[in-house]
Amino acid sequence: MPAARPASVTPSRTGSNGSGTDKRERILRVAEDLFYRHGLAGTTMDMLCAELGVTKPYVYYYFRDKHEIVETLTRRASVACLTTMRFAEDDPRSAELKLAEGLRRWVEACVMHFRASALAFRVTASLRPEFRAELRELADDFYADLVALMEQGRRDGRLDFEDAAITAKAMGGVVGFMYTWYRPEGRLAPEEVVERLSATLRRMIGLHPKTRIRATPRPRTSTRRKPS
Amino acid sequence: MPAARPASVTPSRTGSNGSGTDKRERILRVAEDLFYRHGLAGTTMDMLCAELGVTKPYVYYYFRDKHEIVETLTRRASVACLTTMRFAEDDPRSAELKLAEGLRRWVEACVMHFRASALAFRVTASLRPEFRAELRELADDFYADLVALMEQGRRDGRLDFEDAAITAKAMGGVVGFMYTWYRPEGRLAPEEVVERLSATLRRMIGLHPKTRIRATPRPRTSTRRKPS
DNA sequence: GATTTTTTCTACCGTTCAGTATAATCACTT
DNA sequence: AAGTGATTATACTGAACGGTAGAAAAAATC
Repeated sequence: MPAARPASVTPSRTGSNGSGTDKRERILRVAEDLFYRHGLAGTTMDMLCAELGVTKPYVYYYFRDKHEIVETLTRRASVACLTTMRFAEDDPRSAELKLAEGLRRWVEACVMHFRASALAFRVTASLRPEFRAELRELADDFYADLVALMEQGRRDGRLDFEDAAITAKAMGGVVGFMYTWYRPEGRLAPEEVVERLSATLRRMIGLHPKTRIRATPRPRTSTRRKPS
Repeated sequence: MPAARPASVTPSRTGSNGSGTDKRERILRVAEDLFYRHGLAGTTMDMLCAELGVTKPYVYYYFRDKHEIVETLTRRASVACLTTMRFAEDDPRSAELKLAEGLRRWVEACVMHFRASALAFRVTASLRPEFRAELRELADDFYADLVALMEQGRRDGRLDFEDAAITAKAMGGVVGFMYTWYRPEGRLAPEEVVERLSATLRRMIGLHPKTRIRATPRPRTSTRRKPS
């Protein structure tokens, strides 16, 4: 009877050094990098262990299987990127302003999680159906929110674009595809990239520079995201 | 000493039925579909054989290994999509007009090859380094052509955008990401999608609808693409 | 119609790799 | 200092899967 794996809820700090959560996180960090560099199929558990300087049972103590690692990474990044268009129901700002902020948050999240984002887009075909459905729903909700804001902004006479659904998908491509060219050590600093990409997105919906908001606006309400 | 595999140059028509090239093409077609649906790692050679109704040596008679199939598919789609911004040196049209045509061709090619395009973007990490370099060069050349046209158009005072490189990558995202949402049997007919996406791209560089060109312009010169 | 060449099959191999059985060790409690 | 649970290692296993040897069958050639 092997000991129960530590639940994600504070697995009672481990013995040696660093809490169990720390070790889990370290495994995830290293795995994310390896998956990004060699692909999922190209990364064996042995490689992961070697890179970590541990043996397999160490990893399998913290994760049930390779899949759980992939899912954790993928879910985390997906949630971070695809909940950026949620606003409190009582947020009094205009659709236009919310969109400007949401777009920036979206780009920011995608830049931050570009490695896991690469993973997510590359492995879809080999994910468990239920998990794929979960991601699918997340994405669908995101696009629904995005399209709703876009259309509200257009009704307000502040935005200009043709087909909302297609334009939304096109914007999705702009940020979703970033992992193919963005490199943290590249020509532009991350903030620069965020700034320019956000500007590109705004232009795509006719939200022009003059309307540009502050980089990190202080929301009137304390809640920045819908609770659930 | 096994018989030499038929070269791609007319493998001297086979015996049974259909030329060797036909059979090769059929294998490629079926493989493309399977790879698209199940991913590269998720598609075993046995699955491919089952789907084709043949046995493994059949496939291995026409292809050295799984990799050769992947490379053939990937190269074909990449070339189709990434040579769309080439124009004859003596093409007298304005950068603006060339761009409009090039963008449309680009979107068209990507819609047509969306399955293989999905493959290409997903498997990069597991490709032979030399082949990856080959694709890389193709893409670099493409973006160089695209950026050059964009900047010429801007100098002509006909276009408007901020950072050319970033904008080009953003446009790449729009079309490159299509494989994640485009489905031939979807809401919009393929031509509709091409039309709307092209429009989106044009808008991204300030090439506005009033400037829209004919769907398939008759070029003055007969050569549509650079010879080599 | 015999011979050669091309095409396809049956049956198998060798490797890689995710995952595990089992036990040793460590840190802390009592 | 003995016990208890958490943690890490050694050394396997089992199976999937890419690929192949060698022969049979089918066409083509002479």
